[in-house]
Amino acid sequence: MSYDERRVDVAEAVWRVIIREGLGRTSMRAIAQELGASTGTLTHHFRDKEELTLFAIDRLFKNVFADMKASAQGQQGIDRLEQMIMSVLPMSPRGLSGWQIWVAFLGYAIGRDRLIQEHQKRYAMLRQIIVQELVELQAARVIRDGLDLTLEANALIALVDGIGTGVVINPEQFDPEQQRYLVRRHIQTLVAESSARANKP
Amino acid sequence: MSYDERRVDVAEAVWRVIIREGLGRTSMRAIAQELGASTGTLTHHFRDKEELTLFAIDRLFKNVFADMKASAQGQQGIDRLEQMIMSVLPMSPRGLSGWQIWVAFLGYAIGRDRLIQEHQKRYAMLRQIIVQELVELQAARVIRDGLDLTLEANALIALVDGIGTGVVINPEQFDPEQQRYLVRRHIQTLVAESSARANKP
DNA sequence: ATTCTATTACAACAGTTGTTGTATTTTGAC
DNA sequence: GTCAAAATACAACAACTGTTGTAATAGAAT
Repeated sequence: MSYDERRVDVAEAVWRVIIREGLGRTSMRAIAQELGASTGTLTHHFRDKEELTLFAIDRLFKNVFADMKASAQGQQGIDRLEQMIMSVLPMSPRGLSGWQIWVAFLGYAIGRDRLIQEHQKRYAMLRQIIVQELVELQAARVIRDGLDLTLEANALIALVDGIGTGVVINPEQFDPEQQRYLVRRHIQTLVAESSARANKP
Repeated sequence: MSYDERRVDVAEAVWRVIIREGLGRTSMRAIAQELGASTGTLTHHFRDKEELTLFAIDRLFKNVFADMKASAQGQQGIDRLEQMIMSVLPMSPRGLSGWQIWVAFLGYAIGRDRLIQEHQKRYAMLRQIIVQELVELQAARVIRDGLDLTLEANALIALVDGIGTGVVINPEQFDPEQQRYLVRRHIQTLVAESSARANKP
């Protein structure tokens, strides 16, 4: 197993410990135990705990981007945007795990300017991706003119964040059908009048 | 100063430390220093750190309920629901602080079943309040029939949570006008056809 | 003024934390 | 098989944690 692969193993061990024990109790020893190794393995692959933590959250986010990209493949129009949004929603147990880790990191970043800045960068990337999708939908006359696309991208991200945190607090709060319904309804708000009826035959 | 008032002082010191240092670095000694007292004061008013922490988050939530109730006073119809929702949004620096603490606590609860259950109870209360509002609006034929009011209450909470987390990550992401716009647009989705146009003259 | 109680201060405790340094083991190329 | 390098284990460290117990102080009631 290569150096980089081992780092990924460590990151995934971090995720599991966070979900089971919480970030506050995610110590070097706990991570090592979860990995089935010693702390020496951790310090050999990461300079310190901060680097390890940053890597773990970065991996999680890269997975999100990869999922979004994969779910967009071959899709077009409104469906494409819908699929991308829904790919990051907590519809499966695996999706829930990701959100638990995400919420834990977000709370952990409060009071730590360095981590908040990292989150800002990641949300900026996310926003940029969605704005790009909205621009193309607007050019294709699928969604209305006169929309503030940056605001609309932020609103979509907020919708996703809201559903995500809701499910973290109570996993049965939104079932997959309801999540899909809310996303569709929100996106429908943006659709141009002319094509609005064409989309619900 | 009475016993209970002192407990509130302690809770507010906890809030300040959380915002400045993060929940992970909110130790008994840090809280005492922020309060301008010693740890003895803390242990005298609270059995242990858990009770202290629970009290601090409970106070925060009671404030939220009080703000919602106050903002509903004298209001009726759609405006009443709008005001209640907007009263919990991070429109002011004080509102932002509350959301920072809230997000910190939420992340801290991951992996701690006890705290997650507390959050579930609080969200259940919030949902109940909003469902009640929706029931009355529906009875008054202001919002459509055939709506799943529990789902709609959860959706409104999700909207608020999404905006809140967004502002925590980037305080300039949603200015007050945009927050109001998004809330109004969401609520407008629920309004009955007959009164939809009556509301935008 | 005295006495009793509530409040506060402070030191000491056992436990846990991240980090470091030193061994030991494993791996891979020749 | 040899040997150098990478990977791992483990103990020791200083710093910090929540909690406890004891002593000092302040306030109020009589």
